[in-house]
This record gives sequence, C-alpha cells and structure tokens, in this order.
Amino acid sequence: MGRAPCCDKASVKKGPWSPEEDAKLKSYIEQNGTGGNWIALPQKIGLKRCGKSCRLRWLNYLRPNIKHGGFSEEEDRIILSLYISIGSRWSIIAAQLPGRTDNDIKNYWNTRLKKKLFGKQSRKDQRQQQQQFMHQTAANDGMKQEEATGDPNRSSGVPAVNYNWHHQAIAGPVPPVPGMMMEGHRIGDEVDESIRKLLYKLGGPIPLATLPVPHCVPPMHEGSPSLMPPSCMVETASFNEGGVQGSSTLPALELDQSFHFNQVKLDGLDCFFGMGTDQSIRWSEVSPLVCPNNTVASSSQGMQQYCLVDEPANLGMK
DNA sequence: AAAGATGCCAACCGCAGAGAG
DNA sequence: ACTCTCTGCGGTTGGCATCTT
Repeated sequence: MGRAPCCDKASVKKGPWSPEEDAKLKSYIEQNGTGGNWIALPQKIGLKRCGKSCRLRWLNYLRPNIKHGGFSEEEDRIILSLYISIGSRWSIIAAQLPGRTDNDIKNYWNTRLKKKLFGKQSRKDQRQQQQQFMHQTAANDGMKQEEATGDPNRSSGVPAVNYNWHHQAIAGPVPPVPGMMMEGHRIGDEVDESIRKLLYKLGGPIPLATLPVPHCVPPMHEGSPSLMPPSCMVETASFNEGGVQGSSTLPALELDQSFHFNQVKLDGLDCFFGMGTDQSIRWSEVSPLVCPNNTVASSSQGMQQYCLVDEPANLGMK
C-alpha cells in the first residue's frame, strides 16, 4: 500500500509561481507565520498549491534575506570543505552560509562548482575569465608596453592558453584565495574555525590545527591507469560515536576503504578515488581550491602531492 | 538566421525521521 | 508499541536562456 499523497494532485496548481501567488503567500506568512501546518496553509489563503510547494517557495525564494547567485570564493571553499567532510547534506552546508538555501547550493554544486573544481569550466565562466584576463592584459599592457612577449596571441588579445579557471593560479595574478598566506595569516582561517566547530559537532574531523597536512599520492599515475583508490598515509584522528578519541595514524587501506564507503555521497569527487571514467585527470589542472599546492606543484613529476583543502575527508558520515 | 546543444535554476517527487495521538 | 501525519531533505526533471555551429 502506497503512501497517502500530501494533497489532491488533481486540484493543485503546479509549475512556476505567479507574482500574485507569491504576494499572497508572503504577506500571509509575514503576518501570521506558517501556523505550524504547511498542508493547511494554502487552503487558508486560497492558494491552489500543495503545502509542500508553498513551503519550498517560502524557504527558497520568498523568505527575507535570501541571496541568489554570485557565490564568492569564500563560499566556494566552505561548500567544498563541508562537501568533502559530510557529503551532500545541503541543509547543513546551507546553514553555514547565511542567506543561501540548500536548493541553491545544491544547484550551484551540480551545475558549476563541480565543473569549476575539476577544470570543466562552463562557457559563461570561461567568458567571464576571458574578459577578466583581457582586462588585466590591457592594464598590464598599459603599464609596460615595452615588454615584448613574442607571443602571437598576445597582440590579438587572445589568451595563449585555454584560459580555464584553474589556470588563473598559474598564469595570472592570483586573487586572494582562502587558505593562502597573506600578511602573516591564512585567509579564511575564521571560516575554517567555524567549519571545524561544525564538523566537531557532527562527529567529523578534528580541528585542522591539530592535523598535519596529509601527504597523499594521487590516484592516477601518468600513463598507467589504475583503479586503485588514493594510497595515502595520513595522520588523522579516529572517531567513535562520542567524538574524538585522539590522534592516530590510519593505515592507507583503512582510509581507502573509507573513501569507498563515502563514495556515493562524494559524487563528483570520484576522481579522487581513481574511479572516475576519465583516466587522464591532470592533477595540475585540478582547482587550487581542492589542491592549493597546485599553485606551485610541478605536474611533470607524474606524482605530486595533493591535499583536500588541508583536511582529510571525514569518511564515516551518513 | 536558424537549429541544435548546453547550461542553469525553479520546482517537483518520494523517502525518511520526528512527533503526536 | 504502534500508526498516522507532517516536515525536511536530497535527487531529479522540465523548461527557459544562452551559446555554438
């Protein structure tokens, strides 16, 4: 026997909300609140909508102080950190980003951030990047016209490389990225602190400050596709239900297994496990958000150190 | 200029957990 | 202890906008 539907599907309206519906819902909730019963709410205000739909509309769109689009680097980093640690628990991630909704973050992750992190940049972003580059180039040219580059593309204003997002760290002036050292302190440290606290609450990784940067071998060796997950020897903490037990060194196998357990939740990061379909991931192209070391790493070595935003994944969640 | 491809985002669907009765 | 209802969440889809060819 199936579950009773939450509303009469035949008599409710579906699809985009009209401004009138928005206004009705908004003014009612602002004056009366939800009354603790979303199912009854649409009838009260004469909306032919499912209660769930009203709730969603309010939470994702009508609620005060909702931000849409324009995610900052800082927000990118928070999302990434938390995603790596707790997986696709968007509501928890959203709770760390005031004004953002879980739906928004989920969409952003699925459509942009995932690609941005792994070099598959959207055309829109590429365009923005190119415009930024050209602007910078123009500015630089203005300052030092005498500088002859010999690059045929330079004179035409076209970047010499496919100017992907991740190239910025290598080819252009690097904007302040969280995690970078700047005037004696790391940008984003305050954010790290709040994430640490959250993860601690969730029984997740122990605070960064107590952890050394993990040294991991990338999953793929150039020219020798492997299905092996990353072989890492990471000093980290072990957890039990009560929280942190203390620092210990996890054998690579244990960590590898953990990666597998969290595999579903880490969809999109599967190249870290060596399980991606693309066997030719270039670690030098992985975003510095994922691997800050990339800004200086030499890809020619075939094996290079990488780390996941400073912190080993919390692998036992959910 | 037009058609097809791709990207983006709002909204829907269904499951799971919490809480009331 | 059990059932039922409601809420919250995450995955997925549909449709519009934009881009490419």
